[in-house]
This record gives sequence, C-alpha cells and structure tokens, in this order.
Amino acid sequence: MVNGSTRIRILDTALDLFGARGVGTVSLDDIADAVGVRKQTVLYWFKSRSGLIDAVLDHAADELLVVVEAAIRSQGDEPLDRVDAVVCAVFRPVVRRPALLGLIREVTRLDESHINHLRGRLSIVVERCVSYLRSEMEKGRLRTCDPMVLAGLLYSTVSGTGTEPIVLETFGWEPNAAGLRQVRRELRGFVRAALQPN
Amino acid sequence: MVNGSTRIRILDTALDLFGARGVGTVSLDDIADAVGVRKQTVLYWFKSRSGLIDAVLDHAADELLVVVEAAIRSQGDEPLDRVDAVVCAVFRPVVRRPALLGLIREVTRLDESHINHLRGRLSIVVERCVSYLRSEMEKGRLRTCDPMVLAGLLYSTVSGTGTEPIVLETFGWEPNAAGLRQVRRELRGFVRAALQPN
DNA sequence: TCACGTCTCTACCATTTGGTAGACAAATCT
DNA sequence: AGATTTGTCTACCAAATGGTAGAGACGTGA
Repeated sequence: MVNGSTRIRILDTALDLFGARGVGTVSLDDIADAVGVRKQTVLYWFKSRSGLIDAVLDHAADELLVVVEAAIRSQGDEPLDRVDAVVCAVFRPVVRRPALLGLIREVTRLDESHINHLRGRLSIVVERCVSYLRSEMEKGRLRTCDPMVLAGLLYSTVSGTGTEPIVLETFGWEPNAAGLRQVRRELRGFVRAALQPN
Repeated sequence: MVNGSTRIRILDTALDLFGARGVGTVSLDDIADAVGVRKQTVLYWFKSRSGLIDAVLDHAADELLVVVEAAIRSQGDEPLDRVDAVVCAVFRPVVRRPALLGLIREVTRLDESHINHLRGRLSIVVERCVSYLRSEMEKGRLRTCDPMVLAGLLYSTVSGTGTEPIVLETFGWEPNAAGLRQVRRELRGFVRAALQPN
C-alpha cells in the first residue's frame, strides 16, 4: 500500500455512512459513490465487506480513544471535574462527527466477530475508567455504587443524547448550536448530580 | 380482514426482528420465514415493506404506551417515587421484550415519514412527562433544570441501558437475571440521585 | 349449487447486492 | 528501455430483494 489516501477516504466515508444510517443498510456501492470511485476500488482496499467493517470500527475506536485518553489525563484532582471533562470529550464528537457514536452504538447489531473486535479495542480505556471511579468511591468522593454499571450508565446517557437527536426533538429540543449547548449543559448537570457523594 | 391472527403474528415477529437486528437488515423473507409463511402472505397483509414498518411502529408504540401510562397514573405523591415507577416500567420491556426499545431507538435510522409517524404516537405521553417534571420542579421537589432536556436524558439513560447489553458487557456486566436486577438497582439509584432537589 | 370474499400459495420479474476476473494506465525498479 | 508493481477501472455473475399476477383452497350467504 503506497497511496493510502483513497483508503482513508473510504474509511472516513464509510464511518459516516455506517454511523448515520446503520451498518446493515449501507452497501459498498453507496460508499463507493460517496467517495467518487467504483465499488471494485473499495474491494481492492478491503478484501470484503466484513473486512471493511472491522477496519471502520478500528478507525472509530482510534478517533474516540484519542479524545477520551486526553480527557482522562486532564489536570484537576476533583473527580467530578474529571468525569465532567470525559463527558465533554465524548460529547464533542456529537457535534463534530455525529456518526462516530452512532457507529459505536451499532455494535449491538453486528455479529460476534465484529463485536469482539471492537470490544478488544475499547476494553483498556473502559477498565481504566471503571477503576478510577471505584477508587474515588472508596475515598468517598463519589456517590458509592457499582462502578462498572455506573460507567455503563454514564456511557448510555452521553451516547443516547448524542445519537438520538430525533428522540430529543420529540422531547421538544431544537437542533441548532444553542440547543446543543443547552443539552450539554443539562447533561453535565445531570451527571454531576448523579455522582455527588452522599 | 376476518382472520387477523396471521397479521398479528407477522407484526409480533417483525417487531422482534426489527428491534433486534435493525429495520434495514431484515428482509420480508426473513420475517416470513420466522412466521412460517411465504413472503407474499406478508405482502397480502401489508401492502408494502414501508407499510409494514409503520404498522410495526404503531404496534410498538401501543405496547410501550400502555406500560408507561399505567406507571404515570401510579399512586404516590412523591415525584421521585413516581419517576422511579416510570423508569421501572420502561425497564420492564428490557427484560420481557428486549426488541421493543431497540425498535424505538431505530427511529434515528428511518426516513422522515416513519419518524413523524412514530413521533405522533409518542408525543402525547412525552408532553405529559415533561409538564409533570416541570410542575414538580416549580414546587421545588425536583432538581431544577430544563424539563424537556431532562426527560430526554432520562429516556436516553434507560433506553441505552436496555438496548446496549453488549456495551454493558464491555463494562464488565454479566447478562443474567442477577445482573439485570443489579443494573436496574443502579439505574434507579442513578436517576434518583440525578433528580434530587438541591 | 353457485357466486363471492378471504387467505395463502406458486411463478415470475427487475433491481440491487457482495464478489471474481481481468484489462489498462501510471509509476517504480533494474 | 523493459519488467513489475500499484491502483482503478469495465465486464460479469449468482444470490437476494421488494413487488406483481394470478391460481387454488376454503368457507359463507343466496
């Protein structure tokens, strides 16, 4: 592979399409059209549809991990601030790249092999989050509960907020910049309140 | 239509398949096979794939609305208890009928006409929830914030928890009865803490 | 008995799908 | 220059898709 630019354009485009419309409803032709290339070029860079899916999941994990890792390492000792930073970090793609969380969410629809592929990529950072939450709970600086489930709940809340704008619209939300800031503010307040030590 | 039993079996099966695997990845043949009938029988009862989707969304909305309405009318004046009842009500299908929330979540992937169809069905109960939250906030019995966004956050949290068991597993959760009870307990604690008046 | 409505079926059809085979041009190496 | 590698393409293909047309089985009312 010398000229990787086509490959990356395919990955990016596929990520957007998969995330926005769901993996199962996007054909290789759809992706090729969006890139401006023929389907066979896609199959040149990725040996099969399934291979492309794995590569796109990797691509998404890369993008998400960079953002989250940076937030985790963010300065500040107060755990509520730290969690807040991670929430903001995960929320950022919601604005900049809506398809990213949408794709991660799609994992439920995929078959075992793809699931394990993505799980392998995310497990390190997930474990890090969970053990951090646990240690802060032990110090009494977060509301005490099961840190694993809590981490899952936090993820669900942030991801759901980001990936279901249509549901939020049903709840009366307006999809513009001001609305997004509003949602993020409420989301942060919600999470802070949910984590406050008792 | 005299014999509606085939129709209902198709609806039920389609709901399960759509919810579990995503609307776009389930063909009429898949549904027909699962029901034990030919595709043309499906097309007899529903004039097109799109018509079937709308009917299934109606079917899902019916099922969800019954559960939620009952919980909203549940006795008890304390708002935290009342919200708790609704959370439990929405969580119940997670166990009994995992595909139900999965289907509602799929709405993001559908086109405008189906979205509006479902929105129309859900908007009444959504508005009811929002205005209830608002009035309790005004009485100072819930943490004050934007009630619309809060309702959306609550929905996201519950729905995400229910529809992403695979993500929860990545967080170390074990998918059995005890694990489910555990998740529900944490979920209720999480929501209670997030709503506590300040 | 006979006509009619109900319900499921077989037989097709055009289109789309993931994928293979291989032609062709441009760049790179020897 | 000649050979080879790299990247994109055209030409296909078998299978699956949503959908149409209409046959046939079944019961019901006149």
